[in-house]
This record gives sequence, C-alpha cells and structure tokens, in this order.
Amino acid sequence: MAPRTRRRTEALSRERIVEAAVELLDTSGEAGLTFKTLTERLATGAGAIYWHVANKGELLDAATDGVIAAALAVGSPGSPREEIRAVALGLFDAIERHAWLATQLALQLSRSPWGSVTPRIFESIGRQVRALGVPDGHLFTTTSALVSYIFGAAGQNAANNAGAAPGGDREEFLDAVSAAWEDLDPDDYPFTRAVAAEVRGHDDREQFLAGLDLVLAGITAVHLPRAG
Amino acid sequence: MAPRTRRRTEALSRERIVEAAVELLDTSGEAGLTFKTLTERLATGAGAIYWHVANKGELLDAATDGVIAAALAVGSPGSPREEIRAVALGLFDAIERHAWLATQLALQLSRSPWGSVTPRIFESIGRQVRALGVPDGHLFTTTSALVSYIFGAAGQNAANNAGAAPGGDREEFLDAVSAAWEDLDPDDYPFTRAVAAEVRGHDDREQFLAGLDLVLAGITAVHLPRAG
DNA sequence: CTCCTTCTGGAATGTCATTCCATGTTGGAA
DNA sequence: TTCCAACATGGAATGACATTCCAGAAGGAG
Repeated sequence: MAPRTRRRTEALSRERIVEAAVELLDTSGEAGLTFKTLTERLATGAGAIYWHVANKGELLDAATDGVIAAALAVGSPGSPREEIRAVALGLFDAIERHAWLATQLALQLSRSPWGSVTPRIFESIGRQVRALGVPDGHLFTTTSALVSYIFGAAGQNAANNAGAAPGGDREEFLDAVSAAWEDLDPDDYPFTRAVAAEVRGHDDREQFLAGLDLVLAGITAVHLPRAG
Repeated sequence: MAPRTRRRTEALSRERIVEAAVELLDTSGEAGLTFKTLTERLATGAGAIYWHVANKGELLDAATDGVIAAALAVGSPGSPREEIRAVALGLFDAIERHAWLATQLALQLSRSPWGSVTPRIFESIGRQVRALGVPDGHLFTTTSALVSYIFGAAGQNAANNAGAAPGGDREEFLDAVSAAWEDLDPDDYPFTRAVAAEVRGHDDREQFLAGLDLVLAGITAVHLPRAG
C-alpha cells in the first residue's frame, strides 16, 4: 500500500541501508563504506541512518549476515558429502564475489563467534555430518573441525583474491608469490622454497575442495571405519 | 657500551615500541592501543614513534609477527605428527595468551596473506608434512589444508576466550552459549539445538587437537594408505 | 485542525591516525 | 675544539571518521 502523498525519495529502511552498504563494500572495498559515502548514496543525513541502525558494526554484521544467508540458501539434493561440498563452495564463492567478506567473517568470528553467522553455517554442515553417520558424542567436535577448516581456507583464499584483483591478472599474482617464496632464505625456509613451484598455476577452488576431501576422509577413517 | 652522555630516558627504538604495543594490547585489548596511550607509555610524542614505524598497521604487524615467531620457537624432538601437534598447540596457546592475536591474525591473513607470518607457519608445518611421507606433488595442497584448519580453529577459539574473559568464568560462558543454542528455532536449527548439550563443559584444547587428528587421519588415509 | 509518534537532515563533537616542523643530539670531519 | 649534517624527538595542527544532538517534517488518529 503506497503512501498517498509521495515522498521526495523512497523511504529509508534498514533493508535499503544494508543493501546500499553491500554495494559500497563491493565496489569500493571496506574503506569505501563510511557514513559520508552512505549518506551521499542514500541522499540523506547521518541521523536518519542511525535511526534504523545502531552503529557501523551492526551495519557490517547485517551486511555480512545477509550475504552469507543468501550464499547458504542453495538447496541441493544429494549425498551428505555432496551437500557439504555445496555449502562449502557456496561460502567460497560468496567470498570470491564479495572480497570484504573474508575480513568481515574473520572479525565476526573472532569477536562474537556465536552471532548469527556461525550458527547458520554450523547448522548446515552439522546436519550433513549427522547424516554421514557420525555417532552422537562426536557431532559437535566433528562439525567444529569441518567448519574450522572451511573458515580457515575461505579466509586464506580471500587474501589471494584481494592480492590478485588490484594489479594484473591472477597469473601474475601467483608468479609474484612463487618468486617471493623462491627468494626466501634457504636456511630458514627450505620447505617453502621447495614448494614454491606448486603455487604457480594452482587452482584455489580445486585446492579448497581437495582439503575438504582430506578432512572428510579423516572423518570417515576415524568415525566410520566400515562404511565409506 | 653505554653512551657517555646519559639520555633523559632510554632511547626509543622499534623494539621498544613494539614491546610497549604488545603490552598495551595484552592489558587493554585492541582498543587500548592508540598513539595517545603509546606516547604516554613511552613518554614521547607521536612524531618520534613515526620515525621508527611507518604507521599503525605496520606496528600491529610487527607485534603479531613477534608474538607468533616466539610461539613457533618451540623446538621439540619427536615424530612429525608430534611436531605438528606442538606447532599447532604453540599457536593455540599464543592466541589464548594474547586475545588480540586472533583478530590480528585473521586480518593479516585476509589482507596480506603472504606477509611474514604465513610463511613462518607454513614452513613449520610443511617440513613435518614432508617428513610424514606425503608425496611431492601434494605437499602444497596438504600443508595448506592443515594450516587452514589450524587458523580456522585457532581463530574460532580466540572468540571463545574473548567472550569468556570479560564476565564470569568459562563455565558461565559455555552455559550461556549452550542455553542460547537451545533457545533457537526448532524448525531452523534442529542440529544446533541437538548438540547444544555437548558445548557445555567441552575443552577447547582437546577439541582443537581432536580436529587436528581428524585432518591428520585424512592425510594418512588419502596419501599414506599403507604406512601409519 | 492539532497533537503525538515516527523519521529525517545536518550541524556539532570528540577521538584517532597521520603530517609538519622547530628543535635537540650525536658523531665525525676539519 | 668547532661545526655540520644526518639522525631523532616532541608536540601542535590537520583531516577523516563515527557518533550524538536537535530542530523540525510527515503522517495518522481524534
């Protein structure tokens, strides 16, 4: 039901604010979101925004939560293993699409871990872990391990994107990292130097999934010795 | 050799600045470190600090790097598996001792992943992965997976500490989390609700190691089918 | 029309990081 | 010993922010 008298601009609302915040974050990075840019974008004043949102932190949380919720809303019918991969990839891709997510997720995890984001992901993964057949007493620990891996890997990945995006393409970036590793002190970093070549041309997505499979293999080996 | 003419106070130096920064961070948290508190602590002016340190980010990086380096400097003689556990626990404990580390590590990883911290950890873990017998083509991927898990878990853990420290003791905090989970919507969060009880009284350290063993079991299963 | 709640815009405030600059300090060259 | 240039220092000025305050529209109920 539209108001009888038209407003100059569309009415402000929490949704519109969060939406604008996400757009600013996507286009200009974390530094691009300030109350100044936000008021300009929304053609309003700071006070108006504060009427709908408590503070910047809450705004960031809401943006993060919204994007994550959308990423997890991928209903895929399949085996538990496939669903876990789907959830993990959903997160992975979301971070790739919204570079700021990595930092934000990390911050949110290391500040208020039991906010709305963690339970969401925990639930998605946990259901599948149970479906996998992991016994009751180990559900919490097993799911936590899986979620830890996913966050750790996703976070590390976001870093790659951040580094690659600015300058040239991905190839260049990986070459630079590889070269930097090869230049490390041979006495202090023999291993890192040795694997420097493997960095070049690796696919983040594949590597992420390979690691996930590793953890899943561990779960199978430890908790499901007979089934597969 | 002391200078002939005594200074009013001990000479400023990058080390002394970083040291003071770590102390401020440890005692007053991330918000406690400002150039104001730092200049007061060191009885100097902002300009003097900027002579030794480019900016606050570099200061944070140096603080993080220093603490991590110390944490990794635990030479333990043992099997690769034991050494990996030692390294992981070293990080885990460092984060427990310095609550700000979690956020800082997360930020550093998601911003400049190939700074000095990552290679350090990567190297420590990687050597042991190789010693474990993982074949050459898989060293990079396998080590990355392990490191991802460690970071993810350590980060999540730091959150727990942050939550527990302020108010009452750990028991209370876990009870609160457990209760919050039990209050979630039964339709949206059946799994999380179901494992809420497992949260109460669990030991972070044990859980961290259990997850690590899970990943190690996966590595063994996938890459070392015959050996143990 | 009028009162009250809900919202709005923008000015004012306070906290930071960072920059600038006038001034010490030092160690070596002359 | 004297003097200079590079090295260091402290603190005042600046500018970017988040956040708070407040004067007042807008819109509906009576």
